[in-house]
Amino acid sequence: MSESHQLSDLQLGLLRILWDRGEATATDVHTALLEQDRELAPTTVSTMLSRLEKKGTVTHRVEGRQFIYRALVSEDEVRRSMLSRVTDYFFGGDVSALVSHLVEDKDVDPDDVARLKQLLGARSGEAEDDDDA
Amino acid sequence: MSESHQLSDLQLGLLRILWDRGEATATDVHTALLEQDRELAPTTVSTMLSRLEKKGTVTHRVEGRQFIYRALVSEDEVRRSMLSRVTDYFFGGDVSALVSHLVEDKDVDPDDVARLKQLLGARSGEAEDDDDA
DNA sequence: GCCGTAGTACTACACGTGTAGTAAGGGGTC
DNA sequence: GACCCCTTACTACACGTGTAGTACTACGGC
Repeated sequence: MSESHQLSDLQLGLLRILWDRGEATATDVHTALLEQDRELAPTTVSTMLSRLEKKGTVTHRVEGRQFIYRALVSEDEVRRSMLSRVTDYFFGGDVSALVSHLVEDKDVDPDDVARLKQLLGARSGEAEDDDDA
Repeated sequence: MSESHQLSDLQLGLLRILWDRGEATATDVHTALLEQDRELAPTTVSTMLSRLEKKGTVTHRVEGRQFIYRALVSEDEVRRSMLSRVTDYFFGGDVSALVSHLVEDKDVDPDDVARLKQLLGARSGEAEDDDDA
């Protein structure tokens, strides 16, 4: 079931909007993109949505004159698939290697480190794996 | 400097080979792909390498009859760029949110949790920012 | 010296993406 | 009732990717 969702930036942008709103008309999507400084012709947006529909990524129902679109893939699913891709390519599929990298690299400031320690505390609670060695 | 490297699976595959070997002839790359069950015609591989070169992703030098290719973007750079993409799209650019997600989600087994705690210990040591507030 | 082979260059083609114009139809305005 | 506008449908085009065939060329073998 976990197909690899190879999505472009624009496609992700469209999905983002649908995920956030649950449903949106083509016009809604167009407007939302404008607000993100993505200035596309309304017809462009419609074209992209149709294509995504053809691929089974979104669907629509009709209300009056308008098409109301809705994502068929969940954000979770796509996130998972994109993370897998990175994890597989760069960390041999080892998620904890990815996490290590992220933590070591920088990008995580001290506050976050604290938060994460707490989180890991909870996780290790699960199995009482409390190694303070 | 941090351009967004939007690379396809095959392109990443080619780069992976170049990264691992430092340099490789088109034939080497072709062979390596075969070993990964990626059965492409030699000409296909050459075409892809030329295209990557046109984009500035790889370069080559000539030795006798052969082109010896070498990546111009580092693995690090591409990894960073791909991670940013995921982080930006799904975690509002917040790396620690990504890490939290990875840790919470599953995929990280208890041993890893232990390892990571150690890692975080080191991190918080850095700035002696041991906020138990 | 000729020929095959290996390796690159050039060309081709289908498909997806990004982008948008034009056409067509239905609804509201005056 | 005529007209305009909004929204979708269809069409188009450039460019990148995946894929590979054909053409050219230089080296090595005999």
